[in-house]
Amino acid sequence: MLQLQVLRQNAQAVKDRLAKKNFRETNLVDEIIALDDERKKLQLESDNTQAKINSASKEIGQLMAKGQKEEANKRKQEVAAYKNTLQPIADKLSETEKLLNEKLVLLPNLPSEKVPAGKTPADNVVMREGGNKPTLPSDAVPHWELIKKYDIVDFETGAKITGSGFPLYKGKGARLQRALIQYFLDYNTAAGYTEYLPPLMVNEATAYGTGQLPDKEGQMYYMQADNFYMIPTAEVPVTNIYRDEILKEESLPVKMTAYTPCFRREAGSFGADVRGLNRVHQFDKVEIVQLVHPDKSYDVLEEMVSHVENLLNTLELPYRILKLCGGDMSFASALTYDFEVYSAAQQKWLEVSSVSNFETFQTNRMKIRFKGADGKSRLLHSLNGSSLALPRIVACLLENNQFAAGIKLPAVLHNYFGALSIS
RNA sequence: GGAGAGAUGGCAGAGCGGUCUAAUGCGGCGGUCUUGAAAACCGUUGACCCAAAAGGUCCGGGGGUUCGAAUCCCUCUCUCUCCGCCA
Repeated sequence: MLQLQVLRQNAQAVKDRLAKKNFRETNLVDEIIALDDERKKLQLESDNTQAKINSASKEIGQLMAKGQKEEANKRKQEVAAYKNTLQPIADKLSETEKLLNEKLVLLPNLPSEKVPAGKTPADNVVMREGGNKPTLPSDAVPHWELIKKYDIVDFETGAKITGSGFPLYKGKGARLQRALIQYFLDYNTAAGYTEYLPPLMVNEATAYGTGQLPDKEGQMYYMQADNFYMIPTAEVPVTNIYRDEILKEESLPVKMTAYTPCFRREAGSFGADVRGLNRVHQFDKVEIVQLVHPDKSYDVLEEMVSHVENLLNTLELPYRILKLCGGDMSFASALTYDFEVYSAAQQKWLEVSSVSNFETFQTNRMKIRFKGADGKSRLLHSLNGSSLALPRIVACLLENNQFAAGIKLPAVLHNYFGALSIS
């Protein structure tokens, strides 16, 4: 959620930046400012009336103590009159506040200066590539055939148990998931991230905090009986750890990592792009989240990018890093880098991580603040990224490292997996 | 699931209808003393709305009673104790 004061300070600049994100309803900005003016006016009226009620009530107490009942009764009538005028003001005030909030949450975050212009994924800017694309044998096959050959993921049985898009990992496939999770968490904690294992279902307030509600309701699985949502990413419960808190400046930066399964309904997705592990309803992911001083967030963003990049390097996978253009960025982000790995048999780039700076967009909703040296509270900046999402990493590992007798695994996984290869 | 108790400032904890602008203790910050520190003593110490002042709001959330609510009533959420069930 954008800060009102930012809109008020320079409405035109806000509109220009929203346009960069392909956001067309810029008249919302003016509507919001008008509503805020209205709100202030009503607030003042309400405060003044309330002040009169308060002082009259105090007098009544004093008059009663002195036994001056008649005078007290006169005051009571005055208060009753004030309350009659207060009621409609208070109603209008809360109505205005509600409307203001409803409109405010419709505005996406402002893209940072560094965001390239553009409308579609084709306009994203490739920052750099790393790793080597392998030369595959002529009989190389995509991962959905490899998983059958080695019997490590069973989609049919997953569909029997739950439904399509719920993979059942088996034997070495299950072991590989565990090895990757363990390795990623070790890698993150070695870099100073504190490990968490959060709840996998969240309440409404939490889903609202990171921006899944009110808009993206349909993307989450919903438990009607208890009004809980299955998390689409660990970002949701982990960032909410500090909701409504004011941190001490010396406790910054807050660095957190968590492994969780992620649940996504992704209604309407089908076709070749979703074959095999490319897109599923339940998948494993290790996430990193940071809460940092506003002056440092863009340095931290770069630091997180190289953190993820180094992790991909150790997996010996070919990758590229994209800076997303305005039109392809998420609603909440101010600047996003996507990581893609090259899946050699599909001859496709697959997104495995997205690292973003949200600036104050999330922390404003969640009221995550810190107290500066001047004693004033300010909003922190929040950032997060995948480190990493598993299914597409697995797809890529399988496809790129296939040879006649099996799948070679990168050295860094040997101990975690307990073998050099899958056969 | 059943019965009971509770939710107050960073923490502990008093207040149970009108100087609550919330006692007191701890912690934090500043000072006196000290070479420095500790101890002792003195002072200070939350958040939010408003450009600011004035003013207002906030004692788990929401609603109500009352001229007036931290205090009384209803409701929801959460915590604790006991019982039941359970990996």
